[in-house]
Amino acid sequence: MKKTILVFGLLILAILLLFQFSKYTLNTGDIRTEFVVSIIALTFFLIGIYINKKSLHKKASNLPEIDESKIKELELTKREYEVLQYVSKGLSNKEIGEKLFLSESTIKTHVSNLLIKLNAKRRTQAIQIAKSLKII
Amino acid sequence: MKKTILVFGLLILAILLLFQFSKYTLNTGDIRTEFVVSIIALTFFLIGIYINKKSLHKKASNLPEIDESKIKELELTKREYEVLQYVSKGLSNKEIGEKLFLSESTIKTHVSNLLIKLNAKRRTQAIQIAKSLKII
DNA sequence: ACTATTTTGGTACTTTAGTATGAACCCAGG
DNA sequence: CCTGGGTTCATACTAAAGTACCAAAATAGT
Repeated sequence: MKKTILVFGLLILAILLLFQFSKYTLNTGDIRTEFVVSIIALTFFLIGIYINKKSLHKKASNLPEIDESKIKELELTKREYEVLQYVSKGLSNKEIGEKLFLSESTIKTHVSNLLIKLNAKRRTQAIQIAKSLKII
Repeated sequence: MKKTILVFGLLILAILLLFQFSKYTLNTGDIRTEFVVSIIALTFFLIGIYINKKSLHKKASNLPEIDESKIKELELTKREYEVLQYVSKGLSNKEIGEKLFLSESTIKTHVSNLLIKLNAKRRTQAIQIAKSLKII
């Protein structure tokens, strides 16, 4: 936010200076018209590229975003979602249990509930569904 | 390719016309300097945005691209890669067999070889690895 | 404090996944 | 022609995943 204001402030300042510069040089006539026009053109060309790059950069990073609302919609609990994340990383029930300091039985319970809520038959299908719902 | 040439051709033409326009109006003095400078600035500003959008659009669509070279590098055969794709969609060995009109045994063989080549212990891990390698 | 949900974990069972091994077939390249 | 890689399939086995059912803690909401 602060950065944006600073950038635009400098931009406006640059534009005003350019106006004055063009006015002065064109009136005195000591520099060729083409040269002045070229500088103006180049400056705004670069400004256009810069502005556009900033705005598109945000869109690009927005693409792999998780949809929190869908998680609540599916009524996934914290633990279930946590387990889902490990499942999607390719861990076995045993390995997940070790990571979370839980027994394999507990993980099985969570995965089972997970599959029902995601309407999946297998954990691989759960991964696919979760990804299409943008919750992982 | 043809489009690019056309666009740049028109661009150069526009620039030349603008040069002539600015020269003429500034010399005759019937239009104010600020106005001419503004038109030039705006034009190149828009050109900058346009060029940038085109080039960034390609990059954005390039992101979800499959890396054919990695598939050969891993020495995955056609069938194995085909099976891998179905695995990543969440199908069971039986279901994949039905899709490809093969027995479950055959799919098991392919999956086993797949896991070795991808250095994975489970099919879920294979999915994760394949995605990180951008081959699915 | 009481209740509903979550979290945890167990047993017993079925199903699916994965390994090991062997074998037959096809097909392109030397 | 024959050899190697790819494909297909089978059997027999082990391991992992998943289901069903139950039950005791822990936690959070009213």
